[in-house]
Formats: sequence, structure tokens, C-alpha cells
Amino acid sequence: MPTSTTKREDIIQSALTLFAERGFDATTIPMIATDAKVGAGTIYRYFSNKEVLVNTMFQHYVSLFKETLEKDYPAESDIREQFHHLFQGMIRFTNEHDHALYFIKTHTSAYFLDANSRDQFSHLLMILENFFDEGKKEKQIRELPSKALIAIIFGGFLQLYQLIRAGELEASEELLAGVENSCWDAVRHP
Amino acid sequence: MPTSTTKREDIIQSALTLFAERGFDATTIPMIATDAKVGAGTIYRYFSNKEVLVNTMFQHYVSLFKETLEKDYPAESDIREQFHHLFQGMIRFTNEHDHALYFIKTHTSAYFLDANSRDQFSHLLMILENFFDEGKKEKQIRELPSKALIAIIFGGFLQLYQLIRAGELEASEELLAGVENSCWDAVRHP
Amino acid sequence: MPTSTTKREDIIQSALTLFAERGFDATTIPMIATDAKVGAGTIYRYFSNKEVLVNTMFQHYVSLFKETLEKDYPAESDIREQFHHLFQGMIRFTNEHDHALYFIKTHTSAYFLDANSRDQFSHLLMILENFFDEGKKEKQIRELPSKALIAIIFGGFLQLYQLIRAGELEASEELLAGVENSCWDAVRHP
Amino acid sequence: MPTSTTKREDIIQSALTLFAERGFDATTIPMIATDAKVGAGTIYRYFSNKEVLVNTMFQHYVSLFKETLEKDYPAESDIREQFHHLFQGMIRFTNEHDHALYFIKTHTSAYFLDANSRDQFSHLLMILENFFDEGKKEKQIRELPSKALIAIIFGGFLQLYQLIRAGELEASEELLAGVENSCWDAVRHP
DNA sequence: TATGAATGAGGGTTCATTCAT
DNA sequence: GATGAATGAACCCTCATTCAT
Repeated sequence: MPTSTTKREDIIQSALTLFAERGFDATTIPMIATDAKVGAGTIYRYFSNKEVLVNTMFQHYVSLFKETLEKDYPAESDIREQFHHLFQGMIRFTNEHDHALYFIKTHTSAYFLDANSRDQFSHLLMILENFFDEGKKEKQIRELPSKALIAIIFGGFLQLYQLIRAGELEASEELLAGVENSCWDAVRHP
Repeated sequence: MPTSTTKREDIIQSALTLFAERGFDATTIPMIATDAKVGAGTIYRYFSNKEVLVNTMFQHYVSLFKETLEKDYPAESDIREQFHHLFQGMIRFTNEHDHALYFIKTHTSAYFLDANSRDQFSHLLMILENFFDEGKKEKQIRELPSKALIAIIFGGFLQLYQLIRAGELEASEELLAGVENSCWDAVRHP
Repeated sequence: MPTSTTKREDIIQSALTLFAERGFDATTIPMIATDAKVGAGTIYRYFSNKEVLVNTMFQHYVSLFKETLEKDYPAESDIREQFHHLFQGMIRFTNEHDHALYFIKTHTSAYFLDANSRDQFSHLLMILENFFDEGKKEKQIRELPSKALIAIIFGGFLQLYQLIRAGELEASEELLAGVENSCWDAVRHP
Repeated sequence: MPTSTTKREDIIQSALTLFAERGFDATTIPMIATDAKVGAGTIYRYFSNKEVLVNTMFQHYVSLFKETLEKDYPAESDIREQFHHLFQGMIRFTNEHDHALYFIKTHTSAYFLDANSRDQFSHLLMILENFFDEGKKEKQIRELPSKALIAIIFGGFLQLYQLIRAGELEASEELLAGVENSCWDAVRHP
């Protein structure tokens, strides 16, 4: 494995943590360089500028998240099972990529995201939209625009995740199961 | 009506929009000045620096929001009615102060908030927490940490409102009523 | 006596103190206005800008100092007596116009002095130069360029005066008499 | 010879000249940068801010001056010889570091000097004070406060040097010897 | 005449980006 | 390829100056 790949990944790792903790604007290139143990100039070998770096990262993690949701999707199971799969996907992704979901959430509507990043993100939403559209057809899901339902679930979950990261809530099995039920009741046909 | 009051309000208006859209760090004083149609120096007649500006605004809007929630609170009605009051409060406040709730949410855990701002905000949370705590005692509300319930409602609602502002959803009576029901089902005792 | 004259003098008084204490560059127009109890704009009724203000003041006090030295000059007495008169003049001026001599000293070679101010100051030096030139003719004064002798006396006295203002030395009769003797020995023919 | 050392020295050189000619407050960082032919930001690689820059310089030159005075000090010779050494030290230091002594004098009681700078400066004064104190004990030096004697010598010498730099006087051996005698007569026991 | 709110040029400082090594 | 010294544009903020009242 060539060194360069490692450096590139070190940079992304450091940038992810810092962007999540401090935000894009409050994170400087020298900070990332120091944290990643590379020279500041080195970052520009891999990313032509700071915006390209965030966008690349954003797309990377959105794409990973999408994969996590799609992997082993129980297309044949009932809708509650599918919902469970999606919800567990959020949790699994969060556990595997510590700051990634928080980074995605806090940068989703940032001014510096390019068309590509926005596209990727709407692809992600589409997975969820398809799920809800299908569910409404089967009268299993509440009669609200799918976008609204996603907003409720996604917005709620990510807000909750912030509390967990801030240490105000502990991510116990019990809590997560309870939240899943709550979210399910929010979207399922009454 | 003295000019100064108008200028101060113009500055706050512009700052609110820009802070909500781009965040504190990405919003420059010249941006605010241009948007408010005042000289950059004028901002410093009203706020001794940028941090005082955000904190003043934060406290102002949190306070206004608290008032909106508390005004005419139906203490004697049943819990569903009270939930309705709170939910309508969010909607009313958002309609009256376009970016304010989003500004509050995205800056809630910012590094530049002073003790006063954090205090004000925890008072606000307490109102909501009390509501949920009371409801749980009466077995009307789901057995989840109140903070988690608040996160779900707020996160969902604000995510939804972004869609509305982006023009992807229309804020019809029907939609809002549907969302309120969805949120209620998310928090009410199953 | 019209009000305006009083205001003008208040401004000069305040400016003198502040310029002496903090220097020209560290003194702001609002500071002077506050100290003089006038509006900032009022200063511009009397002095078209900050540089005109210092230059006017500089010329004013240099001129006053010149008058003090020339008043009752004992043209007929012997040279030691004349030296005494000049030296006492410095002391008297310092007592009558508290910060004036310090202001003159610290601003003598300032970048913002105009030709007029420099002229006035060299007129002042000329009085002293004449004294030394005359003394050298009479073999009463050391054979050094008069400018050098002035530098020694003036430089020395003003440096001393700084110590007095800083509170490091007390301006007793005895000290002043001793310094006068020291200065006289520095310039008199050996 | 590494470039960085040169840049640092260029910055100090330019700052020294400008601080001496215009004073700290009237000297801007861009002025120094332009004069030193470096970018404005470069100054901050070497000095964390403008105040650190003056203080560093102040301490540097005070220290150098002290060394000049102490180097080869004729502790065993008579007091006139020692005075000669000190006086020649002033001349030598001034010739080697053009604006340094004037910079020291005009910034001695500035508001931005830190404890370290003040310390260094009082060490310098102590050397001179010791000389005068010793001389007074031996009845070789006039009975005046040592601080006053220092003020007279320094004030006079620097005022003179300004004339020399302004081209109004030529620094001939003869003149300097004459001035040394004049200063000696100012301080020696009558 | 007197005021002080308003302005914007310019100050100190930071940091994304470049480039010689 | 990797570095970090160097740069200068752009930030936050101050203050001399103007001008409506």
C-alpha cells in the first residue's frame, strides 16, 4: 500500500473529526495538517483546495451511508422489518464512522456544498423516499409527503445523535429501541 | 420613531438571516452591513463586537420563543391540547420570525455563546422538559428521556421547515396538521 | 466673553494634557471631546483636523515659552545672570503650563509638524543660540557649536523634567539649583 | 546563512528605524513590511504581535547597549577614565546601531513595555547609577541624584545626535571630545 | 452654533494557498 | 512526493471626519 493513500486517509480522518467538532469555517488547514501529521502543503497534493476537501468528504461519507442502508436490505420482509433495517443502518454507520453522521448533518445545507454533493445527498434521501412511497401505497405509512416523513425521522434522529455526542444522553440499547419505536409511530399509518 | 432603533433592528434582521443561512463563522461583518444597508462601523455602535451581537440575538430570540410558548398556555386542558398549543407555538414563531428557530437550533452549542445565552436556552428547554416529564408521570407520554423527545420533535420540525423554505413542500394547514399528528404519535404513550 | 472662546480653550487644555500623557497617535478625537466636555464634531469647528490642532497648539506653546524667556531678559547683567534668567524661565514656564514643556519636547521632531511649527521652534532655539554666540565672543562660554550647547542644556533639562513628571524625582529648590549649576558648568568656558 | 534569519533581521532593522522616526503608534505593520521588503504576514512568523515586536527589540538593544558599556570597563582606572569609557560607549553604540539609542530613549516609559523590558532597562540604569553613586562617594561627582545626572548626560547626548543625523552638525573627533568634556564638567564635582 | 450618529478607510491580524527547497 | 516559510487578501475592529438635526 503506497504511502500516499495513507496520507490521504489521515487527512480525511483529521478533517472529519475537526469539521464535526468545530465546523468547516472554524477549522483551518494548518489544524488539519498538524492533526494528520503532514505538512500543510501536502493537503494540496490531494485536494486542490479546502472546498474540494469538504465536498469530497461529504460525498464519500454520504455514499458510505447509502451503502450501509442498502446492504442486505430485506426487500422481501414486511415494512416494519424494513424500517428496522434502515434505523439500525443509521446506528451501525454511526458506530463505524464516529463523526461522519454528525458531519453530514451539520454540513447538509452548507453554502459551500457543490452540485455533486447536493446530488449525492438527494440520492440518499431517495432511498428513504422510495421506502415511504411504497409504504403509503400499501396503506402502512401515514398519508404525508415522503419528504416530510424523512424530515421527521432524519431530523429527529440526527438531533438525538447530537445529544449523544454531547454526552447528554447515553446510547443504550434500550434508548435506541425506544427511539426506533417512537419514530415508527411517527410515520406508520395511524 | 428614532432612526437608531430602525438601524439596530435592520442589523439584527440581516444578521439573523445570514447566521441562519451561513453560520456565525462564515458570516462577515461587511456582509451584515451590506445587507442591512449600514456602514460596517455602525454595527459597532450597537454591539461592541461580533460575539456580543450573536449572544444578544440568541438571547432575544430564545426569550421571544419562550414567550410564544408560554402565552395562553392551556394549563387546565388535557395534554393533547397542551401539545397542540406548543406545536402551534413553533409554527407561529417560525412564521413571525422567519429564520429565528433555525438560528437558535444551529447555534445552540456554539463555542461563542456566553453563560447568559446558555442559561436562557436551558430555561427554554425546561419548559418543554416539564411538559414531557408531567406527561410521562400521567402515562400519557412515551417512556423516553425528555431530551430525546424534544430532539425528535424539534429536529423533525426544523428539518421540515427547511423543506418548506426551500420550496419543496407547501405549508398548508393540512400538512401542518398531519405533521402535528405524526409528532404527537412519536411522543405519546403507545 | 463668548462661549466659543471658552470651548476652544477647553479643547486645547484637554488636548495638551492628553497629548502629553499619551502622545498624539494614542489620543483620539473622542477622548479630547469627552475630556473637554464638548461634542466630537465641535472640535472641527475650531480646528479643521487633528494635525491642525497639534500644530496650532505646538506653535502656541512654543510662542508662550519664547515670551517667557524673553520677558524681563537682563540684557545688561553678566552672562551668569542671563543664564540664570533663561534657566528660571524654563522652570517658571513649566509651573505655569503644566504639560506644555513636556508636550513640546515629546513632539519636537514629530512627523506631523508642519513648516510653521518647525519655524517657530527654530526661532525659540535662536534665542538660546544668540545667548551662546554672544557668550563665546566674550570667552565666557565653551568653544562648541551653539547648537551643540543648546542640545546639551535643553536635552538634559527636558529629560530631567520627564523624571519629575514621572514622579521619580522631586522638583525641590535645591535640586533645581544644583541642576542649574551643573548645566552652567557644562557650557561655561572651562 | 538561512533566509529566515535575514528576514527576521530585516524586520527588526526596518522597525527600529520607523519606531525611532515616527514612534510605535504611528508606525504600521504594513509600513514595516514594505520597508523590510517582506509580506505583512511574514512579520507574524517572527513576532506574535506588534507589542511582542517592540518589546523584543527594546530588550535586544538595551542588552546590546549594556554589553557595550560593560565591555572592557576600566574598573581599575580613575573616574575620568571610566567616564570616558562610558561616553565612548554611547558613541560607539550609536555608530553601530544607528537609531537604537534614540529608540530606547523615546520608548522608555511607553505603555506597551512589559515587565521584562522594564527590568532590562532598570539594569541598564543601574550600571550608570552605580558609576555616579561611586563617584559621589569619592567626592568626584556632583551631589545630585544619579537619575538627574543620567538624564542630563543622556538627554544632552541624544539631542546632539539628532542634530548630527539631521546634518546640522558634523560628528568630528573634535566636537565629540568637546562634548565629552562639557558633559564631564556637568557631572564632576565642582 | 453644537452635536453625536454614521461612515469607511485603514489598522492589526489570520489563514488559504503557493513554491523553493 | 513532501514540506513549511512566505505571501497577501480579507477578516474584525477603531477612529478621524462628516452632516443632518
